[in-house]
Amino acid sequence: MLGVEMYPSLAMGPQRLTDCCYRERETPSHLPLFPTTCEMAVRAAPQRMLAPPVPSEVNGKEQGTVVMELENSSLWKQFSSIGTEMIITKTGRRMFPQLRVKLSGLNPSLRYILLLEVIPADASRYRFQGDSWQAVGGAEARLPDRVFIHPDSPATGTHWQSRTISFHRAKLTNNTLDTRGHIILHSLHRYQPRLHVIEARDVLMWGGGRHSFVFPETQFFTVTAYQNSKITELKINSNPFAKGFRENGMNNKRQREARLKRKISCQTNQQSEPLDVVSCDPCDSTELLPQSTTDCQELDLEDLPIPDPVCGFSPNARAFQEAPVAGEPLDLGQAYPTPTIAEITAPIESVQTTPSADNDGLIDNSAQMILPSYTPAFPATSSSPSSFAAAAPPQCPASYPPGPSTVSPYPSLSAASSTSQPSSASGSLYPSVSSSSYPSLLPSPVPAPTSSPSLPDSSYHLLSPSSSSPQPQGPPSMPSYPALTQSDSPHPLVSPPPPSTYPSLHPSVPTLAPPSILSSSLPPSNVPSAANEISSAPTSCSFPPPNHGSSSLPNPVALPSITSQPHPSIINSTVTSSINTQCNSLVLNQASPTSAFPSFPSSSALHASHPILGSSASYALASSTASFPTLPPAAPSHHVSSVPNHPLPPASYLPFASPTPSSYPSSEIGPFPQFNPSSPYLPEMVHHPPLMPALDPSLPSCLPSSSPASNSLYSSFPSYPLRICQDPRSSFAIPLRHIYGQHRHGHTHGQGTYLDIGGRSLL
DNA sequence: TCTGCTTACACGTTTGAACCGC
DNA sequence: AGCGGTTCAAACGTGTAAGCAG
Repeated sequence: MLGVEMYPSLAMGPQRLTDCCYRERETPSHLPLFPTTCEMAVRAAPQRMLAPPVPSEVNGKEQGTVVMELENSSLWKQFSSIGTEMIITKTGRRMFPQLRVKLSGLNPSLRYILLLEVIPADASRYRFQGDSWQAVGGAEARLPDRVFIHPDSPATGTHWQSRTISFHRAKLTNNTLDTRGHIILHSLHRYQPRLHVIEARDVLMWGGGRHSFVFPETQFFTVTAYQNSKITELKINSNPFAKGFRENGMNNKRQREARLKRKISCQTNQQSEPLDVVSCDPCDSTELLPQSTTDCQELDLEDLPIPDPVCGFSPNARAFQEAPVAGEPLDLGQAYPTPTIAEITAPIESVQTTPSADNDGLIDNSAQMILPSYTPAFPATSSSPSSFAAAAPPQCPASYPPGPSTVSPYPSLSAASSTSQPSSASGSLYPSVSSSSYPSLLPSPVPAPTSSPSLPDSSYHLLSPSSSSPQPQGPPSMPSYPALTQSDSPHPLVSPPPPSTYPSLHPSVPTLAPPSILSSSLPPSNVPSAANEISSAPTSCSFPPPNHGSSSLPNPVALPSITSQPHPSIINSTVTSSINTQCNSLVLNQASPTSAFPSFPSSSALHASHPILGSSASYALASSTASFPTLPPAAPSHHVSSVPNHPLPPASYLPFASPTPSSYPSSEIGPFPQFNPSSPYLPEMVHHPPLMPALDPSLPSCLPSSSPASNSLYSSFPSYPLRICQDPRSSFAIPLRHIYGQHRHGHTHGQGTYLDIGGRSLL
């Protein structure tokens, strides 16, 4: 049995408290507080509703892997290099940059539902101090999980693959009582958007294969007011809606000051100095500052397909993927000056405070955008679409280019792309990988904390539940995550590294991890009877059993537990969906530690009923474990050369089974590896620069006491299983209502590839 | 006093209705 | 009547700053 004693991380419970309470309010009174309705539904649903006929299986041939490409990844990376901040307001604020992706590898005839989920990146609360984000304490109670469903959902694979998919209409709010369906987040917390592609034969027939994608560069801090002026400038220069605040806009600082002066002068009947007024005249500023200088294209980003294309607001702008022309270097180098080792390791803070950055000619807008700190991780490769090897066996050494010659920020992927992955539009390509084909690379313990983890930023594989056999074709995916290690801690949220490992919380610390690979495991056919009993009531539905009643995936129960494995190898997530015919509400629940809730029933009860705390079998149903291949202990943190050669791990390392008891047993999205600035940067070592500051080592560890610090070389990225449930209460019906409703805001963008997302307002 | 949040504000963009001509 | 293009205004999105609360 698990308990707080065994897993201190459960102390993070407060995060779940709200969630649970919220669910409690949302669930029928007759239902036990815990597990939630969704959880129970999830457990009960699998056999009947979630039989996911894998496309590949259906077609009798290898379907290939689902690949998601973040189109505006370059823009995201720019923000990430500074420390992306997202404004959240009571009424809801859109995200900028927006999530724009392209999908490939889908079965053209199958229908899919696309979901956007925002999950906590860690269990800390942050504060912006000294030009950097510092963890100042524990995260607040977790808020109700909500997802943004793309209005086109469900749509066929052909539909999704024929256009750019934008989630720009998704709104973030800090209003915990929000009734508009916006994604509720805490201010001053760090979050990670996660996208899900779920097979759905019908709006009500969810299930089947699920693919989850995480783009580390999309991590962001939530704020109610921008903390970092660099972010403000970057947003102003990138967001069309903020044009008014640009140098040549009417709402820029000088104009505002001028207006203020005039106002004051009028109020006081005093004449303002003519020169001041004149100098503040809009015309003056506009003339002095050529329009071009205010455009992102002119701000050292001219070669980047931003801002307009990225923003997707400009009707005249080319689709992002169209922007880069073959042979035409995207020249990210401008945005990301060729980094030197020092630059890479240098804390962003220094960069930000560097006179060159602040006072140079860069200045005018664009200067702020040039952030070398991030460059290393994303070399000019952006120019060439960074394609990530499609699900491929992790054994191809070729995918792990050793030489510095590798231009792609994702070396391994580069190789992969050349071989099996057609180059796609610029952007990060994250192919999905069958979970089975993505076994843990190294059972061995994680390297010493002192060794800086080299993140193989190469290919980002998404583990697909659909395929149980290794992908025959494609570059090896394993090498791409040599240094990535998943904390064995059951609590993915926080695995504070030793101080030596995480000397600084600086955003500049290279910690960028490749998009987490998520493997979703199909619900096991043999669900524990107890679980079924518990969940039977709320999840009863009239849905016909799936074509494939049982998943092809190994039975979770039969699979060996990876609990003891310090190196989670794969992000394994199980998607379960249950449908309540009574309402169309869709609730995305995340596994929550029950022990954290003081009001919870006795721990024993929780353990008995909760998949996480309960039996491994039940856990396997709804939990997903994220894992990245761990770096061999002996291997230098920055050296991953040996990793690529790792043979496929034995089947025993398959992530599916791991009923690892944990507060966040479920899917652990790959940890964001921490980069040790002190470690030498080797050219062959491809790092994802730190998108966000590393966790504060000084903070109390949430890791289970049993977990040695050495195992948590990298701060693990919290991931939760995507649980799509239907809540009996209407208040949570927004998502499905949205689905049923039509795209009120749908429109065809000029490019034709722009998908408009209907609002989630109540219909 | 400090920090963080809310709100009003001004500006620019988006959107769709209205209008016009063919 | 139908279609396509243009115009215009309301709605919406944005960052800022003042004010408020803890």
